[in-house]
Amino acid sequence: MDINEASSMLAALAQSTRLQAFRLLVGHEPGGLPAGDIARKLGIPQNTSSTHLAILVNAGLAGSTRNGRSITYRANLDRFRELNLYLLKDCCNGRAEICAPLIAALTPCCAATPA
Amino acid sequence: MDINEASSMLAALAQSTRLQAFRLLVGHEPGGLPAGDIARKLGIPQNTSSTHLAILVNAGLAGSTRNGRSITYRANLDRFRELNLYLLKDCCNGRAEICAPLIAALTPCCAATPA
DNA sequence: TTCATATATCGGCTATTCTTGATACATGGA
DNA sequence: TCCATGTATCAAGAATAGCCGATATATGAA
Repeated sequence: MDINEASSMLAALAQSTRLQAFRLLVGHEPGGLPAGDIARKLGIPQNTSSTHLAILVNAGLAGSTRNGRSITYRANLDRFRELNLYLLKDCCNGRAEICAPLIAALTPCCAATPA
Repeated sequence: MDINEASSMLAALAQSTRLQAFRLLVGHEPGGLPAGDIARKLGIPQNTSSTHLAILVNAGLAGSTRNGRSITYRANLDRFRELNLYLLKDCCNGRAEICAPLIAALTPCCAATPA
């Protein structure tokens, strides 16, 4: 993950319709959603939705597989996690006091396996 | 933090020069950096840098205080943490298995106070 | 093959963003 | 007050992004 990949992913998410689309996909993991359903749920024209989805895919934030006539989109959570790590790595390097509160805020809802 | 604030923050970071500037600021917490130093370190004209910094400030990702003739910029880490929480909240809601690996990857470098 | 359905791509338009030279504003020193 | 320094704003051109009607492509059914 270099700065250009990160920029591309951030740009893909830096548009409210696409961010909504991504959140929608995350919420439908691991099953995914057909392109048509996404456009309908977002209330936007089919081709606009298709363009946005292509941008998410191009940034590596989503993937698609054909299912008969429809094409199912899924969020790429690993890639999303990499982006978050990239963003957070900076403040962690030698300055744990900065990121610790984030982990603290995240832990209750994620409840990683208790030691 | 609503979707429009998040979009604005993501858009602010979705440009490699600004992302570099923000990383630079994060790396100089808590002291901050004068505007001139930022432009020099990034190797860009002073006015370009000023515009980018204004965008970071407008998105809430940075703040500035005057120090004599120069103006010192600082990263707003609380705000940055809120953005990350917003992005990660979705995958945590009822699906800890998605975010747990992120916490696991983050913990070693952040080393929150051990229980 | 023909038709219907699901999605992608094209074309052109508008709006926004990025960049930078020129210039204005603010501060400190003499 | 006058000048030097540090930073912000203006203006304008180039590039990019977003939108959507029209159309193309791909699949499945008859």
